[in-house]
Amino acid sequence: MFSVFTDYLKEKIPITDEQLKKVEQLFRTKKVEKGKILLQLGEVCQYTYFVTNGCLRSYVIDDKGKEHILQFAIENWWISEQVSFSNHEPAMYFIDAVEDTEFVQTDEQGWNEFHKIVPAALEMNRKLQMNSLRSFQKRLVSHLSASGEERYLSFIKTYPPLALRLPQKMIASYLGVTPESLSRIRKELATQ
Amino acid sequence: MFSVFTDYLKEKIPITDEQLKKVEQLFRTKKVEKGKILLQLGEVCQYTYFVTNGCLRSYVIDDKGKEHILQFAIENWWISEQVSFSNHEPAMYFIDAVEDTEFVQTDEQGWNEFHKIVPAALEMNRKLQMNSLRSFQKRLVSHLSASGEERYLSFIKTYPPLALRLPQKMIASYLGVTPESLSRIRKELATQ
DNA sequence: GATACGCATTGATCCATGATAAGAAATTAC
DNA sequence: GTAATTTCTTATCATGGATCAATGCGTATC
Repeated sequence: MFSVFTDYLKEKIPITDEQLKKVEQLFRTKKVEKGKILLQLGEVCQYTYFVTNGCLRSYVIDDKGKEHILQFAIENWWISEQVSFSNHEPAMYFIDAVEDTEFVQTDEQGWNEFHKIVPAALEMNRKLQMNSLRSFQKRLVSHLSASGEERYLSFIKTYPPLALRLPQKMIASYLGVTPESLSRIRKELATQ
Repeated sequence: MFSVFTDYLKEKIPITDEQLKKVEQLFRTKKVEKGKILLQLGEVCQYTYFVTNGCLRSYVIDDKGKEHILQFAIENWWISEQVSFSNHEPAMYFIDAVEDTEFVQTDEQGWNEFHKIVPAALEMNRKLQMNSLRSFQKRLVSHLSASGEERYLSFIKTYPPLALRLPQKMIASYLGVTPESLSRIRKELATQ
């Protein structure tokens, strides 16, 4: 599955075979079972993950014990607790495996090496950060302005692959509605 | 009011008088009246703003014509449409003046010069970006897990200066409740 | 194949918040 | 200082979504 990663890099940044070879040294392949927790709340996040197969997610647990999902990451997506990783401070959320998952990971030193070997990676990183910021902004706005049904429609339109493979209760958690509500929303939409 | 900015810099990063003198050249002082729009939806955001007096905000207008506030910036706060600024793409939101406001601004070239003159500014920038990301994440989570009342309490606790000087309808817009609801929430809290 | 567990559905009920409208209070403009 | 706007409050009613509870369905376990 490592090729998923190298293919990704080749697509995203100009990179020579020689550079690629060096970069490969910096990333470690890992395989985890569904349910495996990669980052605990309060730990300092040491790694950035790139999923090559399967699905990871980040989530919080609120005072009332409820889970709220912040991000999903399927094949070709990055996931991390960026602020914890970058500031070396305790993580605000968990990261775990929604499915059996294969991914590559690197730590801060790896990232820095990566940037040294391929300067264009800095630019890629910048873009990834902006994407992440934008996506949180958009999600916030959707909560300020749209109903559960509208958010669901927008979700399946934006992430068809996720809509297909994720259990509904996880989609509900991501959307900020109860599983019961999502079930009703879907029923409504189906009968129209 | 320029001294507000230079004082900020001196506090945040190690900087010599000489460096400061050069950096000052890169930032332009501006003064705008309440209501003045600094960034229009769809424009590419050219500047990053640092407020020295007054208050700016960023906001979106949804399909139904309602405003939703993303950020406020009072004295010593930065504000910009970071994604538009960084990616040179059309802005997703507006920026305008909530009060008569004085600020300093710089464009991308200015930022780059700034980083060249004071390398520590890069680190400051990184931190600012992480703060911004974290704040959007926290706000999203608050919408996933908390009631209007809880969000209000958290707001006045986190930003007392904002709670004091902003019109309630703006706080309501930021919190994602109607002004009527916020009025009720406040009444409830007062009688307890 | 029987059992059990997690997930999705459905129904009944409740509640926080939205929508609307109208009046009070405060601010701004002339 | 008065009129005109804007903001805030209050009241009533409507509703989306939460909660609670029960049932069905599918799939993993032994």
